Amino acid sequence: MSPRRRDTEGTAAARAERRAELLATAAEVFAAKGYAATTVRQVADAAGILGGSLYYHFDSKESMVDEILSTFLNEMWAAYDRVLAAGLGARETVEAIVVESFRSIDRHRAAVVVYQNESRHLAATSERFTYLLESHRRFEEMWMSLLERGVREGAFRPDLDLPLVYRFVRDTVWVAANWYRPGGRLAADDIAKQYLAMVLEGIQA
Amino acid sequence: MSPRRRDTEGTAAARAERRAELLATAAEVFAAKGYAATTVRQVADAAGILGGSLYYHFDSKESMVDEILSTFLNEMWAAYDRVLAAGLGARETVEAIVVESFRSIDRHRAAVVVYQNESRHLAATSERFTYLLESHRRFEEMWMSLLERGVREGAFRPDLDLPLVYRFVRDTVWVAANWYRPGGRLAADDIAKQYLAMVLEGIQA
DNA sequence: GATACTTTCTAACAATCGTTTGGTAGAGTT
DNA sequence: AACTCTACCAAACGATTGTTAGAAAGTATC
Repeated sequence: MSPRRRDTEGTAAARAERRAELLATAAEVFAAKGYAATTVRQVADAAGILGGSLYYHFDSKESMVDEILSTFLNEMWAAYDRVLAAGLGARETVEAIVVESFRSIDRHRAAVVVYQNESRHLAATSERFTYLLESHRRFEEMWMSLLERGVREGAFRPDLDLPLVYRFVRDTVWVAANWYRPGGRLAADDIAKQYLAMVLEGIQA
Repeated sequence: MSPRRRDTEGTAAARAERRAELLATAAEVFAAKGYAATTVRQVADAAGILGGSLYYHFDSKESMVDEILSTFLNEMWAAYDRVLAAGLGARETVEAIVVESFRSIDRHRAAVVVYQNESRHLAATSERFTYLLESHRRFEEMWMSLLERGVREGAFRPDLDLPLVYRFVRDTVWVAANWYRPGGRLAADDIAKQYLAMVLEGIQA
């Protein structure tokens, strides 16, 4: 590892870190005001620099959301895949997936909000966001086969409409990102526990 | 009722009808592409007229969303108030509120989507949208007292975190607007029934 | 202390936005 | 047939948008 090599690595790492910083603040602003309603000058303001300076780090406003969303989705699916590969029963898998989802919200709150609010519009306006639809498709596939397996294993009620249950579970897990604040009254794992109690056992006495 | 009077009433009614038509198409476009990302020219296109022509009917783009959202909220709260005034038990009231919510989604799908996606941003940018926060407050008040009463009456489990249950129920009812299509496989009342079965009894066998 | 490189600023750009103005086609009234 | 009113069109407006180019400040290297 030559000095020269370490230099380029050092500056490359510093540059990546700065990118991550800027993306984090961009995600916060996008989540708070909406992607389309947010100007690059507002993002730059929040980061303490001027609008044009963002273009030293990023190609465009679009590539900022792109990186925000793809980073989040990659990490989330990595966690999901670990759970799915563990070979658990359907019910245990559902529990683990829900826990991982709330941990994802805990780590990427702003990105989740942006994903929820903007992914549909983004996928409709540009080819570069088709991976959002692909992720959506994987989501449906995962949940549907999980629910079907759960019914076969006798873990879930057989009298419910599964596509409806799927949408119900999928949506309710992620909307929590809209009110969740890290460091609040309840930790992510506590919320997951309560959420699972509601979905699995219901709220009636 | 003089002829003169009937004339003005006739043209006033025709004007109101045209407004309603335009607001319906505007709501669809806002729901599909997001309010901020939608241009008034796109709304006008969908209505078959030119951008500037919208300003014969409306003061501004802002007043269009305003009218879309306030119309929806007024009708929804009227339905809610009828239920709340019926003097039912907590569980029966919850069931009736959920049914009314899905009927609201059935009638005002686009408006509900806009309300869900944009109300937070709108309330933050202009004083005229403070009624959205007020509605939000009423929502929380209604659900929390309903849930507390349900626990006292022995209808709901006492071991759950009620603020969490509130957010859970509130969100899950409305997110359905994102995928629901009138005239689809399931009618609004069927969805309400299945939804109540999930929330009250849970999905486990 | 000169040099090279990184990061930000300054200042503008073309495009697009919501909105306004003045005109016009057409239906209804007299 | 002249007039009025309604609903729209045609064309532009200033402001703001995302984006770019070149200069300048800051930092590290020798």
